[in-house]
Amino acid sequence: MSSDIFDHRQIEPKWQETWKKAHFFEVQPEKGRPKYYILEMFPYPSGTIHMGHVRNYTIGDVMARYKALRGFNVMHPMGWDAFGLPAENAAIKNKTHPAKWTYSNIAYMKRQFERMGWLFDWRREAATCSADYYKWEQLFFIKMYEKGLAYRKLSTVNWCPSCNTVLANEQVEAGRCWRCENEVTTKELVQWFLKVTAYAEELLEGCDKLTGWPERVKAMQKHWIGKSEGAEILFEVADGPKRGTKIPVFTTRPDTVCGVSFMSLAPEHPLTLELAQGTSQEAKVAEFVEKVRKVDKIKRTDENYEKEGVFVGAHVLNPVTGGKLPVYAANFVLMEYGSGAVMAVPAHDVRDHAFAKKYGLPIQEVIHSETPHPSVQEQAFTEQGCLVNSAQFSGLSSEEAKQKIPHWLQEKGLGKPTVNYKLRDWGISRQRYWGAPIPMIHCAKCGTVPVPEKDLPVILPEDVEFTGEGASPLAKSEKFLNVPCPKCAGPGQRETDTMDTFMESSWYYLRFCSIPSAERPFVAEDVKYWCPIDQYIGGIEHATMHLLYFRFYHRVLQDLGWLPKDISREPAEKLLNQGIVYKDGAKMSKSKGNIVDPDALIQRYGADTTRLFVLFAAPPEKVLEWSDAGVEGSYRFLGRVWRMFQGNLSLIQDVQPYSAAHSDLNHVDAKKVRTKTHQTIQKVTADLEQDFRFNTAISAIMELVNEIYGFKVELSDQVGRQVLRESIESVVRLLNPFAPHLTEELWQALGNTTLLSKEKWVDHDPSAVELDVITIVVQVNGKLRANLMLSKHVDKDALAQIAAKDPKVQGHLEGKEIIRTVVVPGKLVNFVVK
RNA sequence: GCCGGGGUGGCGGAAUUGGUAGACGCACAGGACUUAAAAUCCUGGGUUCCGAAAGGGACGUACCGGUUCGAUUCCGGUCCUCGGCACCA
Repeated sequence: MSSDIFDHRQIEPKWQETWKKAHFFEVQPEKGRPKYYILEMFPYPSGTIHMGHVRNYTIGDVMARYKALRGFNVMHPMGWDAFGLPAENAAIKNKTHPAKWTYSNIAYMKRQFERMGWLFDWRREAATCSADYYKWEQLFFIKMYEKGLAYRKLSTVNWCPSCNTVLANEQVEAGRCWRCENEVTTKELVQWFLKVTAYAEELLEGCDKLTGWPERVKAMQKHWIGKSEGAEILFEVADGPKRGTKIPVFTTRPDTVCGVSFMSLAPEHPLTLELAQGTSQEAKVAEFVEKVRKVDKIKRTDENYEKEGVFVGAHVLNPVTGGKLPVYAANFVLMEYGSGAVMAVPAHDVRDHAFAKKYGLPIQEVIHSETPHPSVQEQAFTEQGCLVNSAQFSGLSSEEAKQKIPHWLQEKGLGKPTVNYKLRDWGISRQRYWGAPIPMIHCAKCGTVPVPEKDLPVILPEDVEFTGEGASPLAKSEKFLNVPCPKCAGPGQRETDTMDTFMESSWYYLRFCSIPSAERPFVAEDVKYWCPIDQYIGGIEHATMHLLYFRFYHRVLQDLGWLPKDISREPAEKLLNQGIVYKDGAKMSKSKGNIVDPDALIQRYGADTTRLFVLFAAPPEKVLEWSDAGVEGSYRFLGRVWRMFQGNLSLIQDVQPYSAAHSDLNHVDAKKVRTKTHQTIQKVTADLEQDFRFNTAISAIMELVNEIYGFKVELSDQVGRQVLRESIESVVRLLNPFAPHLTEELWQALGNTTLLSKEKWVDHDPSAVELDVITIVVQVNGKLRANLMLSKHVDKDALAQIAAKDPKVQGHLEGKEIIRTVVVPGKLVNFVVK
């Protein structure tokens, strides 16, 4: 065993087996012991783990192990986000069944998890594609429907006219279908939505209370929710068959209402085609709508994208001035924001200005700038100012008008003050097979009827074909599709849409609180004990979608009575968003061919080296740039620890760690090593307690190892051997969460029969970390001129005097006048000279 | 485009509250060990100028400007780059 190099192939499987037998993290609620629920975002079982997983779960494993060493009752569960598009794509390509593909991936990835030394309470394992899991989701959906939180409306999907099928954004490559390469267009379908907007205000306010969440994530969520105050204003159609219809617009600038010179409608707006019907513009409008359908939304909202529009052949009336305004369909107006209709004020909005210039529409100034500004004919004035040309409102300030105009409109029934959010309701319908069926039945007589609770789960049929063409596979299964209506027993048809997979990931943390069972989604008592999640860890790419949806879902379940009333409204107390793993300057991905295979790393260097490298190479929240040489370095460090240990074993195996007072230690070298040891314990502990600073924690351990290498002890030096034992044992203990296999092995070699991973974390000796002599920096005009080694007891005035006498400093003071002396005790002296 | 990050030696990064810029590691160079190589152990190093050397000067944290005795850190602006943008998860 005292070979020069450690054999991870022998060591790692041995300890993995031992941990398994020790039932690590198989916890239950325990009164009187602090709990710690640590959760990493569960993986999509795509086949094999990738470096993003390695990073994510290593961070989680280290923290779980550390908190366990600190005495917490640690719950560390794992499961599989098992529904989703890739399984279906694989089914289409390889003619396998998504279930078969998914479950075999899960089995393989689970073995990889074990080989990385990640410890979980596998009794809590759940796969979201099992009926035991999605049954509850179907039930939650029905409860939401009954409360009015789930509803149907028309919405747009990507459509491939040649495959006759709906495409996910990912299946659209540069505007073309991934399978047949035909041009993709859009189509309106009736789909299911959840009313996230009903919780917009609460989700927004909640952001400020999430003190354990990164500021950047909260900022993104706030902007995503996008609250803005303004007014809804109604414009009445003035001509044509739709005459008298009131079109609502949302505006944040009701003060500019008198300057409206036209109305812009989203091309997808139902009225766009209706208004044009029967007019000479009808063909042109239809052509324009078709054209815009093919352009993606990001492009359409680009400020530099060419603004285009077409007159729809109808007019509306300005509710304040009564002026007759043309209606345009415009490519920069989106159906999703506000009402899909915009009152255009060219004088005071950049986009409207460009549009008016292009189509020769009037530009009427209604807000006058108090500071010089070019004519609004030349450039839009978008700031606030004083109202002009605004009938009875002229003379008001923008601020006053923003209050008065909406109220005046409200009195006339022509509008109202309102709050608008960018946040849109959550579209959960997917025209796909591999997802949880939406438990609804459509009946010609009774309408849409929920599947009765006793008939849940609505199970995915297995006898379906995956072609990637035509309607969803579920719509092609006669047996699935045709069922009697639960209300009238007449002929009914099942809903064939399945749910967005974010539905599953919105409540899995609750499922994990109890051992999964087909009998209930979770046990409320368990949820009460374990929730909220103390530490949630996952990729930054989830900042606005998953991390907002699960905050919403948690509140909904609480309001529906599934969760105890007296637990937090927030699912997760603290959040860490780890950065992405790069290689050769780009995100690792199969398509770019810059993948590193974790299996090969484990085989060659072992799990401990792999773990150490991903933690050491970068702070967890930042991008990690992959480096094969860096992996080699981590491997070398563990070898160095091994050799340090083996080389000193004969000196330390028969002595106890030093335990007398630090001040009694007279041995100069030993004292230095002991100080370094306790400084390291203090530093590593602080790094783990505060902000997951694994990289600096590992650096500190490396420094200690370097120090121990320089510490030479004779066999006869009993005290020196005790200090050496204390230092080496500290390295082993501190390194344990990072490199658990190797350190268990060393712990055993020290003669211990316990598991190091179940020991207590050590605390530093405060008397050992303090130095008597400290370095004082001397600056002249802020530039470093000398370092002084002084007792920490030297006072301020003495410090300045000693500093001024230093020969190096004097050289820079000569012939100059000291106009100021800044002394920072314990740190520096700065002479300001002229 | 919009929202949110990031930019420090040859490279990954460190500097905890505005106080020694470059810890630790990689790569590189030199030395020890070895018949030799690998491995290992030890040592060195931001750039530039002066000096034989010891040593010393100037510059330096993307760029421009500001605040301050002192700025990688705070403020204003610019450039580059990455993540998200609602059907990948």
